[in-house]
Amino acid sequence: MSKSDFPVPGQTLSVGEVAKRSGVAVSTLHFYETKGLIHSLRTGGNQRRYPRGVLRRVAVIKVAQRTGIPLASIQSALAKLPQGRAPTAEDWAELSRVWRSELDERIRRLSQLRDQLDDCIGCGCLSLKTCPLRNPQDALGALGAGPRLLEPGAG
Amino acid sequence: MSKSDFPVPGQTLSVGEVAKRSGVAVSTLHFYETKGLIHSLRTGGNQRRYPRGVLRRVAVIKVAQRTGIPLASIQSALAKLPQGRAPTAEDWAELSRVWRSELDERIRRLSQLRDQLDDCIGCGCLSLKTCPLRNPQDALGALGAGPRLLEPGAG
DNA sequence: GCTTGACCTTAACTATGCTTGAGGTTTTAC
DNA sequence: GTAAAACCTCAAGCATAGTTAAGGTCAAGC
Repeated sequence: MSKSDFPVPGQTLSVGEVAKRSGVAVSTLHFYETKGLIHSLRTGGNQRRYPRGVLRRVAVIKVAQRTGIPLASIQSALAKLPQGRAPTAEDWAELSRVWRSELDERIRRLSQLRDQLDDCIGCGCLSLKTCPLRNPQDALGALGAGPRLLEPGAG
Repeated sequence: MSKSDFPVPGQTLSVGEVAKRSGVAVSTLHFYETKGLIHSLRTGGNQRRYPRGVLRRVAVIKVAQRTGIPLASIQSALAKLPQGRAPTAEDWAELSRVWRSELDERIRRLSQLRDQLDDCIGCGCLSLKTCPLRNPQDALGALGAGPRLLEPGAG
């Protein structure tokens, strides 16, 4: 018995194979693993072997990222998938529904910002006290682009 | 003549005053200055004094940031404002127009992503080769959220 | 049986957008 | 005229999302 056939070869993927098929770099897969986004088995020689399901998982991660969701949130969402069995189409659809509504919210806020920017183009009022863009408290809130974009209580 | 009245007091603002009025931290103003987003005069004692226009400038920076534009881009946009005179309302409106169209583009891409996510909710197909979300080459492109979200030529 | 390519780990580096701390100076207020 | 508040610079630190490099091991082809 060779050392390496513990995680059944042919049914599992090496990190290089996953990288090629999923389009993400090997280093990224390592990184995702340290963040708990994906998991692997190891061969006797300590090499990673992934179940095929990892491809869908990586695909889902990339889609979620494109919607603007940070990796940490993606991780906790994925952690809520049923343990012990491979996720079903409905499991993924459920996740998609949650993310879809977050995406909706992002789009809503950006559209609001756009409309107000429209109003301001005419008047150049960008720094006047009355300009809605200057007073983001009303309905806009932070857009989550970075650590604390705007002071909550800056009077 | 005291050392400090070189940049006319009452007509200029200290960094603390700008912080209070604009709602951004003093450290942030320092940071913006190192990045060339704002500029200051110095008193004889080496303290910053800002022309009042800095308030509008900071306001504009914050608005631009909320639309998702990185500071470096904001800097180069601001650098194109006419030198030698204070920017007019039309100058700011011109900037707003440019940013408005970038914001438009962002919204367009996110909406497209949302629609496709809708399609996928029904089928749970997120990792199938035929799923549009898996093949972002078509019309979606990178969303600029981070360094290289997707491999351009990953076959 | 040995060379080469793929893999391993750990640490450090990139970029963005700031904040925090240390150690020292200036201004302001009394 | 002195104490406190505000300011200064420079360096390091934090968070996010990775990449790159160094130094070594594993596996596969010939």
